[in-house]
Amino acid sequence: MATMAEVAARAGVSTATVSRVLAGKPVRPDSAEAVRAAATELDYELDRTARSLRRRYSDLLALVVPDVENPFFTAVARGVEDTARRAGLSVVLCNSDDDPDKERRYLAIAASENMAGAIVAPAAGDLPVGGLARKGATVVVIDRSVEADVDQVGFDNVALGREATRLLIDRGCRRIACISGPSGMGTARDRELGWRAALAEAGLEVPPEYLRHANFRVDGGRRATEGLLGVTPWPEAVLATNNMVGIGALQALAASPGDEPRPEVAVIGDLPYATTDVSGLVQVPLRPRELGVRAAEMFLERLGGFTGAARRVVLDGTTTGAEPA
Amino acid sequence: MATMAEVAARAGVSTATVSRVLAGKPVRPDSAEAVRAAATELDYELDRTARSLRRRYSDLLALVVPDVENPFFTAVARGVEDTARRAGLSVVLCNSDDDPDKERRYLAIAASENMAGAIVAPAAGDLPVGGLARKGATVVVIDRSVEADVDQVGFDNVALGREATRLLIDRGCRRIACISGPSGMGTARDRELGWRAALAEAGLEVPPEYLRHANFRVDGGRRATEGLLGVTPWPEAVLATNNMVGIGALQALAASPGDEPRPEVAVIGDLPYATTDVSGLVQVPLRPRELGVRAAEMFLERLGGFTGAARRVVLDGTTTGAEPA
DNA sequence: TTGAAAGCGGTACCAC
DNA sequence: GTGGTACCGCTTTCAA
Repeated sequence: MATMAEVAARAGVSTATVSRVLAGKPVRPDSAEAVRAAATELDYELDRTARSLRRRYSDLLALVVPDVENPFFTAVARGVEDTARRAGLSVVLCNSDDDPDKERRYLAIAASENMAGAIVAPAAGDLPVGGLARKGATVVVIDRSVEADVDQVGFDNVALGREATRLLIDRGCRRIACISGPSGMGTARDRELGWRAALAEAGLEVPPEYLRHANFRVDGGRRATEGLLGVTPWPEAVLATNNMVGIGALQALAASPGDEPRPEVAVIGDLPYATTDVSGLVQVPLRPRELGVRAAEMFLERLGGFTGAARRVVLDGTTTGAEPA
Repeated sequence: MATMAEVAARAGVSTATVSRVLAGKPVRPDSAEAVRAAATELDYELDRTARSLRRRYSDLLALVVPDVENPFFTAVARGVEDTARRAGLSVVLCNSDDDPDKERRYLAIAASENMAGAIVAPAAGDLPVGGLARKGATVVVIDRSVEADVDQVGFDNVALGREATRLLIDRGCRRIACISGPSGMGTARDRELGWRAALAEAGLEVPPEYLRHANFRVDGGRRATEGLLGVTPWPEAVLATNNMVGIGALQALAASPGDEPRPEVAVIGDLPYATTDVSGLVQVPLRPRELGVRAAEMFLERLGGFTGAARRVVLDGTTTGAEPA
């Protein structure tokens, strides 16, 4: 690989000038032309490693998600990527597996690689952004919220849970079960609170066995649903508090024998890969791509110099905290 | 952030010694201890940018896939990631969107970032690995094959198409349609060839309208299936040549009105997010995770110094070319 | 075993 | 507008 010095020599200018040309800074047209020609002839390719070392940051943005296999997060990734690309940033997608250690490792790497920053859907409540913070890198938290003083974008999960439950009630369901997520996961807890609230508002009561905690994956939803089918009286409806759990619930129902009336299913989230017509389901879609876009925009604003207080954006809802400059 | 020089000063040694300690090279125990202590106290974190500049390669591996939203490729990513991590490599997941330009861009970045190399599911027939090759970086091609002289891992797509079709024939289907991929995509063409071969072997003939070309996404499969439902006589079975197309086909059938006998569906690939019981479908599973694992292993072998001829590995099948050292 | 020092390939400041 | 050059933080000879 040719180096900048070689390009400079060939073009009869200094490396400083080459650097300027590449950066689009003012340079006499003829030397700019000479540089470009030399670069082409030599097949020159800038070494980003050297650049990041000197500049103290690279054009890489780490996106850390708890599960790359969840279509929700791949859709988020699309949104982030499309937005970041326009600003010349490339996205490094990292899978934390909901494991705080892995998450910490990836964030440490992001810091160590001098990445521009990270967009993180945190695995645990506390976010180990120490390294990034020390380097002054940008951090945006998505989906789940944290205490830390950083920009955050997410949903109003209580409202989501309440809305889904209300829709079920509107359909005439009264015995409504809820499959929540792991205890300790804020989004799950909030959606569950919304469910409780909607039940309370409608004056409905349900047995405690109607609340199940599942991991937020397909198998969790399946097992929880199987469990619910064993409860007497059967629930008339099941609220799946995320997409994967919803898939599991539908699979469990599809596999369960008999012609008894089956519970209705409501899903918070989208089912892009459903193999049935899901238009009959109660669904509360989430727009994950928009989540990614919004997060990336906030990220870019920070990169562009915005220094206001940490913002909390609730998608399809209110924004609290400082507005973008 | 503390630098290595600061750690060295605090430990009363030179940066060379600090570097050695961090690399696990032989150093007197007491100075090693001093270095570790100083590093901890200062919260020292190695700067990988500087390291890669000096070493001429980083611990990053680019995985370039045509569609991150396809569960097939996220499963591949899992396999790659799990395997690479054990060797201390982090995986940068890049979405080429089946666009050769994007692909080229990502590969150029990988080269420019001095990444260890790339594992690529190529968008087009020719693979623009120029930069990586020049730098001596490792390249492994997966899923689709290319002319280039690089390690490759994939499936025997003709066999897959043939097997799926045979299974349909065994079920008594005779009029079997095929939804293939974009013309020009080798994997699609081969699976389609397998379909033809199986039909021929069984002495079956089908009208030309039974072959459809779709993009390899859900909407493509849906539209193609809708088209097939308009053909007289209706096909008794539809072979979906990839997972997304299979989902689309199932969606189209689920949405189509009427009680007419519906075509059977065979799918090459897996349907992890199906919302129905798919055990009744004809399925030819693909083990994408294994594909990723195998590719990463080959990658690591090269990194470890293996210099034999380019290998072509066919999963669940034969291996041609040199064996790993 | 260890330290001094020369880079790796850019960027950016400073003087012209 | 341009060139000289110090420097980013680490790795790796080379000598001691």
